[in-house]
Amino acid sequence: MRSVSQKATPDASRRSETARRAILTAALDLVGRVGYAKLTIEGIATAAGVGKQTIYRWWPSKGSILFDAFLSLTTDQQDGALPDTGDLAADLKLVLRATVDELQDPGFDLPMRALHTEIVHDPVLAADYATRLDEPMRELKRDRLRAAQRAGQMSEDVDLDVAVDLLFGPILNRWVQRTGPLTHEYVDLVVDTALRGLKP
Amino acid sequence: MRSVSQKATPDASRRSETARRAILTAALDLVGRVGYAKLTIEGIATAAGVGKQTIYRWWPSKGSILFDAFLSLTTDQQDGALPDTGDLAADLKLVLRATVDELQDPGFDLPMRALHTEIVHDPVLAADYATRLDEPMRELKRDRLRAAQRAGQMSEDVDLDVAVDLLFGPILNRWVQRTGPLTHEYVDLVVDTALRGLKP
Amino acid sequence: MRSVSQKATPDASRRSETARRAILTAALDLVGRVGYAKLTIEGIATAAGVGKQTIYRWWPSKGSILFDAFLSLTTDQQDGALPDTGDLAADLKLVLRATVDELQDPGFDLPMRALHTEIVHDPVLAADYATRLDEPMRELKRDRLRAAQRAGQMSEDVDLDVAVDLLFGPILNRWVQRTGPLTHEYVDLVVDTALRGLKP
Amino acid sequence: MRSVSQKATPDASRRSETARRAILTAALDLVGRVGYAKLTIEGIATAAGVGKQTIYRWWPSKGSILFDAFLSLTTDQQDGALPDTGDLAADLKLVLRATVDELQDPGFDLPMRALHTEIVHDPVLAADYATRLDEPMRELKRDRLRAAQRAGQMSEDVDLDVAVDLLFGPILNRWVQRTGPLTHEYVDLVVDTALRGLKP
DNA sequence: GAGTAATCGAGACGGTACGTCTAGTCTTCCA
DNA sequence: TGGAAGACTAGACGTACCGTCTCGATTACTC
Repeated sequence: MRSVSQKATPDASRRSETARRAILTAALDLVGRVGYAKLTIEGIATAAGVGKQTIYRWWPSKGSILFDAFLSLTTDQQDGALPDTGDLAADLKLVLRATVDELQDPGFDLPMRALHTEIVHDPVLAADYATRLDEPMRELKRDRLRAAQRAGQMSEDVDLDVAVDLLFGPILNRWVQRTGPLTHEYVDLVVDTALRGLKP
Repeated sequence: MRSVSQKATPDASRRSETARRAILTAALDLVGRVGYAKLTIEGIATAAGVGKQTIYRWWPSKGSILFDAFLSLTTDQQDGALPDTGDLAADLKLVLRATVDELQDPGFDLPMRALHTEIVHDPVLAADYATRLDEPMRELKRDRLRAAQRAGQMSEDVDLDVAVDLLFGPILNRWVQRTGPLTHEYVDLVVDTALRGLKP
Repeated sequence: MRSVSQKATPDASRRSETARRAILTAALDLVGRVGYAKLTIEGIATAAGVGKQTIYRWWPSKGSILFDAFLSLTTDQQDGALPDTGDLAADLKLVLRATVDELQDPGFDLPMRALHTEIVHDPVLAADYATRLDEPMRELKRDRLRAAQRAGQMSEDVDLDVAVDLLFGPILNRWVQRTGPLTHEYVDLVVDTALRGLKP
Repeated sequence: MRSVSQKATPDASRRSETARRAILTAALDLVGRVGYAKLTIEGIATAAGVGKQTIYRWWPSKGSILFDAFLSLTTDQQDGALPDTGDLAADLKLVLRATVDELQDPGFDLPMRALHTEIVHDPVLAADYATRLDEPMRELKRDRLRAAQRAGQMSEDVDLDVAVDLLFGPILNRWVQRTGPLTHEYVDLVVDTALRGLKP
């Protein structure tokens, strides 16, 4: 796996994999322990036992470190595909309940919020996020919905991206803005109501 | 209007209204001109022609300044109520189109993103935001939906908060994550699809 | 007793003697407890239970407060005249030993050093010091030496100011620069050697 | 030449000699132009084109900067030894007249007073001053007086330190306290009178 | 294998901003 | 009106990080 974006100069073949991993691990560890606001490059370097220059050589911004760190966190648990038991509502509820559980695990919540902050202000990072993290996940979701369409459980004329947004948008928004509790009940309500609009 | 949170000590009755307004104006102006990342308390103080201590005396964090600044921005344009022409879909599209237009106006987008960032990391501020900004707006939205229920245009058994989330969540989420363009067409699609699920 | 120098405006007849005394006492107390470097007008005002303005109204500088405070410290113990037992050397040793003892008493040493610092940099204060504190003392010293001249114990052609400087200068200088210990032995040596040059 | 005192941590071998010299020069320049009271570390850093941290890294206090600055000022003009023409009085007058001239040159007077102020309040600095500046000079003075003893112009039983204090103490004291003008006549009087006490 | 070129840990550098502290002024209310 | 209280503008304090830089010491390719 390669870093988000990198200067042309350094010869990547010589890159120390040890240092790279130490930096990403330290970044994740620190963002969980001291929080995003107090996460500093200097702190990451020290915690990783690495010179500051080694970080600046390979990453253009704090956000890109977080991105790579996050990437290394999620790619380990690549599911492959969403469950398909034939019961669309049940499958979606399963996935979304797992999502809110994850979002409430501090080890995932804090880095995710940190990355989120960077994305909000950095369009380049946002694009990278969209391409490398969001889009693959979104494709899996669309796949599942496409299957539902083929099974006659979902209207054919629904835009799949809108459908995904309708299902996941409310939950993510509630997570971000903390406008209410992220319970399984809420997930179920959203899925049921949204599906009523998606059914044929 | 009172500030977000304030230390017990200072005597608020002696507070300089001139300084307060200058600070909020300068904060809004600066966040729009230099961006959130380069927004500094020192910069706000200088731009407002105010001593740093005056800021630290009355606001506990940069986020709370932004909050107050944002509050002073929105309370000027209090709508009172959402439009009600009898056509729910049209009314919602009108409101949401206005929302996305606003979210794409740099003078609103940048401060909003800045405030957003603070909210993501500061639960206290998030609670304040929920109470003082989000909830009043949400109440207006619920009112319009309640009227639709009474007019038989919306199912009676729908949770109004879930309905609001279903309509606004996808849009806000796309704004935050920049996962796609915020067009009027997208708004219309979301409204139409969501309403299908909300109809009786 | 009046303050060192004062603005023309305030009507001194209305001045609160209570506040004045509280300020001078607090100044002396604080300079002894926290040291000169950390002596602040604000601190004096708080310790004296007095508004800052009351200080600024009546004293032009921190040095002038110290001066007045010091004045109130020394005028209580006005001796009147130096001892005259007929034995010039013994009398001088007595006075100078008392002086070095005083200079080594923290309650006197610290305020004295503080005042000293102000004098070094403020010619106006230096002049005031010379006139109101140094000169009266110097006059007493000259008196004693004049008596010695009359008694034939000291040469008639010696400049009395030079004589005083010769006797007190070395001791004060050693106190200021801490170039050596201020012992009674040192005092005796200085007196004996200096007197050899002053004798007829 | 090394700085007054330095933290154990920083690696002195990496110290920038350019920055060090710029800081000392700026300190001397500023103390002469704006005076000691308005001499700030921030000002020195700016004038020297140096980061504040570079100053704080190598000097523990403003006084120690002044000390080093002063040291760099005086070591350039190392005399080696006091003049010895055989005429003790004339030689001393020459030296002391030069001293008072120097003390009245603003380029020397102001930094000297500034350093003096720090010494009065900082025993550590005072010790450093005594060892590195005062003692070497004093040794030269003692040398000259020792030569005078060998030449039979000065009593053998006089403590040389007391003799030095008797000659220089009055002058320095008058400089510090401004109790009178520092003229060549005064110098001559002090030398003549003191020498009367020091002769065999 | 020796030479060489780039990365590595380390940390000093010129800067900027932090949050605190004090200066000296101004305003309000009390006695 | 003087005094207690304390908010105000201004700006220095000493600290923390930024991103750049230079320094040997590995370390991995090239010849």
